[in-house]
Amino acid sequence: MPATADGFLPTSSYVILGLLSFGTRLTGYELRQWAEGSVRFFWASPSMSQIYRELEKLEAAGLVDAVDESGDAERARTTHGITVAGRDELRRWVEDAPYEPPMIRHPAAFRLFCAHGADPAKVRAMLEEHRDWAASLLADLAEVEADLLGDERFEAPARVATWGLRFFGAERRAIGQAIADLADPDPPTPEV
Amino acid sequence: MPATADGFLPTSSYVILGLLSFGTRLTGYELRQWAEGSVRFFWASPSMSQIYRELEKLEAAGLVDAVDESGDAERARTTHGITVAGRDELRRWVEDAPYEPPMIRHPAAFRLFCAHGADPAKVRAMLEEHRDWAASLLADLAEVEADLLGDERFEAPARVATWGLRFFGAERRAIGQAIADLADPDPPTPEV
DNA sequence: TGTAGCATGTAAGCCGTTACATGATTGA
DNA sequence: TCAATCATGTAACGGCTTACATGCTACA
Repeated sequence: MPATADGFLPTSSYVILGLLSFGTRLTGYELRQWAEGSVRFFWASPSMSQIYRELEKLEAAGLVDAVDESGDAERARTTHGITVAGRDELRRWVEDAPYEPPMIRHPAAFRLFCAHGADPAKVRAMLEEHRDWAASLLADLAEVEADLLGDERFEAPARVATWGLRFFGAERRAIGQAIADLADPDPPTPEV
Repeated sequence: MPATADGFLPTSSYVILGLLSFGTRLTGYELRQWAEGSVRFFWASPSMSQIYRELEKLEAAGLVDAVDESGDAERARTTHGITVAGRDELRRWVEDAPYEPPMIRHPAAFRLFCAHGADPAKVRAMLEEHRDWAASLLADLAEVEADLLGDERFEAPARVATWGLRFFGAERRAIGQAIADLADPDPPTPEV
């Protein structure tokens, strides 16, 4: 059953299990939406086709169950829930998986890294676009946090949202400073 | 030549071109080391085999050249440099590539997200391991920044290092607060 | 003498994406 | 009636990793 060498499933599997662990039965489509509204802030939310394949695999392993809820309607609708074995596997991962550092792919930072010789105006525009992205993400995340706070069921996700707000808040501030530093000639602002 | 739909190469190609753009001729092995010492802070530094395949591809496209510097020695040694076409392609990417947001894979945050029902002591230990990782990364990055500052050739990378120090500094602080919040019962600290 | 580092590759395979394909339902 | 959304998949492919394989060189 375990796919990877360390005896745990690929993390994408735990993304599905994690979302289902809050108790609501979900279709593949809904899983995608839930992922977009939460997981995407600290994990790439998987594509639809990825989700369906993951669900099949997890069901075959007995970690997830599937129920056809199409009813009379023509429209197909299969909801998925987490099984006891699924909960056990998720908890095992949360508690005992070997630590893995975050992996960041930051095109904007890397483009700045290569910016010598490039048109400063274009570099600046790129950074501004990134700052806007960060601002919009922060707004989304603040909304998510507001929804989570207060509901005891969502205590853990709320902690992550709070963490994310600090994290991305710092990113927005840092990128603002980087843009300012670009404008001023030499002196990179001190204060770390 | 362009591999992806938007007319640009995959970002890994620009990682190689970016490192070579500072002017030093490098072997595949050395490219790996340079990547570990700089790019890895904001991009997954590619594996050796990836680097060699990338170099082959870039050479075939005329963006990189290769010179056998084995000399008399038995030991194979091929250095690579960036061509004029390579510089043009890199600058084109820095200036005109469509904006892409950062992609973060943050296992620690995601495990906290799923932490309801898990042993709090184990969750805490996991977060502490993450905090230590962040601290050690910060130390490495501070060293890198110190090396870069002062050399005009490395102005752009120095800006990124400064940015990274702010960014990861915030991460370390945020994780410290998350750990503290776990200890205190309910009240998630305010101040965003 | 032997271990760590230098140096280069091949093969297999997973993970995940995009593109393609299909059709029902809801609301403007 | 038309578009957006709901809902589910298949096929092909690209990118990147791990594991495997090889051998030299410097140093302790």
